[in-house]
Amino acid sequence: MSDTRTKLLDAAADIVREQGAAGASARAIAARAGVNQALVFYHFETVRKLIDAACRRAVDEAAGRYREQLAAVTSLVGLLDVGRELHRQERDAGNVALMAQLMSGAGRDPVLAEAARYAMDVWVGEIEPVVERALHDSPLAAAIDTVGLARAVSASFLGLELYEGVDPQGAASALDAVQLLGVLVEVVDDLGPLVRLALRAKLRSLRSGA
Amino acid sequence: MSDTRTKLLDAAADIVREQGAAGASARAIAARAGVNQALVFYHFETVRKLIDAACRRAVDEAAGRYREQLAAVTSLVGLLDVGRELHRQERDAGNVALMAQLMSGAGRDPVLAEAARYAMDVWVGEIEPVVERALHDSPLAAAIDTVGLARAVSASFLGLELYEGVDPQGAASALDAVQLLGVLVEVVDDLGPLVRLALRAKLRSLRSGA
DNA sequence: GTCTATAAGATGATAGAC
DNA sequence: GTCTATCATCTTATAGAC
Repeated sequence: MSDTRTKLLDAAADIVREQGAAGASARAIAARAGVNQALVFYHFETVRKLIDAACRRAVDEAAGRYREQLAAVTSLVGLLDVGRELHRQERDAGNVALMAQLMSGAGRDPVLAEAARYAMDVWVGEIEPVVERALHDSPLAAAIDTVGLARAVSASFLGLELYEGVDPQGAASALDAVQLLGVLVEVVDDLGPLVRLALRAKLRSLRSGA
Repeated sequence: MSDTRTKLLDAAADIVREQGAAGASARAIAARAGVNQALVFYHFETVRKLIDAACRRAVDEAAGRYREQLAAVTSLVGLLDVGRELHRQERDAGNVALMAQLMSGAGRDPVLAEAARYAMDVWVGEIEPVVERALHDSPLAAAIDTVGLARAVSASFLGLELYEGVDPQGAASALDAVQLLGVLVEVVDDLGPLVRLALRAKLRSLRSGA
């Protein structure tokens, strides 16, 4: 692969991370890459397509970096631990911010929307098997949709990342609260059949009540 | 208050909701308001200050619309019910999208960052007393930071809103999963002292283990 | 593949007539 | 308060020399 191509891909991802998709102009990206502005269009046709390609590559790389760690996780608390480590490292790397930028830019750009959907699918695809494994012997397994939970976890981390950009201390306290909820689920797991019965009764009463 | 001023405020909020902060140019806003472009600068000095004012007003109004409903909530499941109703209505009104746009634009604009922080503080201020009330008699009350939980709930809904813009069906299944977690917390509440003991033991073992 | 030059348009913001 | 006209600057994208 051409050197200029990869320089542009790297620079595009960096600019989106730091300035958002709105700030990622052909000139800004080319300047960062140290190449001529016209090469953006020679190699990628449009700015949008460059951003799309750069973000997909960044998401693939980031997901790959955590595949091993996630493969070793067997509990929800373990998942949240990796999530917190991931959050800390990728916040510095800017990769969660990059996803948030894709999502927020999706409204006015179908190419970004496609990239955003791809990014979310990649992460949900990584996390879902972990959730499945963590809840395998749990009394919750029958009640909960693991794909839905994986999506909720991914989306929540996305929201927390956005929040962190605005109020780092607030976001830290929010992460603590989420972690405690994970512990709670494990406690419920430990209590086993007792909870299964109570949960079933609760769900039944809620459904008939609503 | 001048008619033009309010027209511009309304138009600015609408454009941010529909096109994002990046698409909210002086010309676009003025066209939507049906007034001359130069009036943006006469009334608000800069485009940024107009967007800031418009978003703060929109957040205040949206929070006010749910104050009564939130005041009647006494459980976490009830909070999530209101949250889901709020999510459904404000998604159509675009007010959660507006917040997400503020957050994602915060990186490259300190004025937006201030507005974003204000928006988050407003919603956390509304939700925190509800969480406090919902957990008042709970075995979890001693362990959990209610402000942190309120922040986590707000940030998670923000992430879910972003996700919804990209994959509506995926977001719906994520919301279902979150709702089930709320039910779980209530089940734990019903089990009372038993859980309190188990939770304490778990937290102790986690702390000594780490 | 890479460069310069340039077209064609959008942007924030201002000056000055009314 | 509101308008027109305008500046300087930014944008995407292309044509054509090398």
